[in-house]
Amino acid sequence: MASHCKSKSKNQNQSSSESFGVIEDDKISEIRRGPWSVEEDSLLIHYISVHGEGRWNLLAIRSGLRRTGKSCRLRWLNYLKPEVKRGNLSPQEQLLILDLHSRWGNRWSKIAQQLPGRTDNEIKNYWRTRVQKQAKVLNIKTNSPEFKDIISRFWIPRLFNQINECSSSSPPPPCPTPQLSDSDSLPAAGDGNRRHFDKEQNSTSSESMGISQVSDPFSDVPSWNHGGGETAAENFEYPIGDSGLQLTDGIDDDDSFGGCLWNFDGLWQF
DNA sequence: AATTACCACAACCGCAAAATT
DNA sequence: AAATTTTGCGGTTGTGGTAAT
Repeated sequence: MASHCKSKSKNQNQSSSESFGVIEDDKISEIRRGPWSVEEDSLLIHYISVHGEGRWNLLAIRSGLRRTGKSCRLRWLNYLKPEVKRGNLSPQEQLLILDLHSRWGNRWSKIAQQLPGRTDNEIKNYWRTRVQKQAKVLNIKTNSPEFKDIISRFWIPRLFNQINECSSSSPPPPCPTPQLSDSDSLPAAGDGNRRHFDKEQNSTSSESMGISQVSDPFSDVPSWNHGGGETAAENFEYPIGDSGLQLTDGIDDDDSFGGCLWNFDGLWQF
C-alpha cells in the first residue's frame, strides 16, 4: 500500500537521516513528522482494524505511533483507508470537479464527497497543479469569467471527447451518479462552514482577454487520464446524455455564485 | 554525466466548528 | 454555561522524481 507513494522510496525506510521529527536517539519519544514509514502504516492499519476510526489523539498515544492525532487521521483518510482510490483522475471526475468548483468554490471536502474514493487533498492538488497552472499560464485568475469561459469552451469539450473515445471502445460499467441533495446548496453568507471560502471568489478580472480571439489555450494541456479510464472511471460515471450534463439535478442554483457559472448546455455544439 | 528547474503530491499548519467534560 | 478536547477544513510547504539543459 505504501508503495503507492511514488516519492517516498528514499525516506520510507530511512532510519539514519531522520531529518524530520526525531532529532536524536535520546529524544526518541518526540513527535515524528514527515513521510510515514511502512512500519508506521502497518501500526496504524492494525490499530484501526482493532479499535476502529476516531479518537485520533487517543489512537496516537495507544498505538505506539509517535505521531500527532492529526497526522494519524490525515494518513488514514488520505492514504491508508481502503476506499481511497489511487491513480489519475478520469475525465469524468475532472469534469465533475470543474463543475462543482464553479458552484462551490474551494470547498474541497464537499466536492470530494461527490467523487467516491477521492480525497479533498487530492482534488485540491489537482486544482492547484493543473487548473491553476493553466490560469497562471494564461495570466488570468481562475475565478475570472474569462477563465471559466475558456474552461467551458476548450477544456470541458476536450474531456468530453476523451470520455466519448473511452466509452466507444469499451462501454463503462454501471456506476453511481453523484447524489446532490437540497442541502448541497451553499449556505448563506456568513455561515460558519465557509471559513476561508471567499478568499478566491472576489473576481476582479481586470485583465480582459479577447475570448473570441483566443486559440485553444489548452492545446498543450496533456491528457491526464493516463490510465485510459482504467482507474476511477471504472467505478464512477459522470452523468452524460444527449441533453448534456445533468448536474443541476437536486442542486439549488440560488447560491452565492448565482448558480452554475458554466453553461453546459450546448457543449455538444462545440 | 552532472546540474538545474519544474512538477506532483504527501504532509503539515492554523483556525474554527463540533463534541465532550 | 463555560472550558477543554477533538475533529475537520482549507491553505501552504517540503520533498522526491523527472525532464530539460
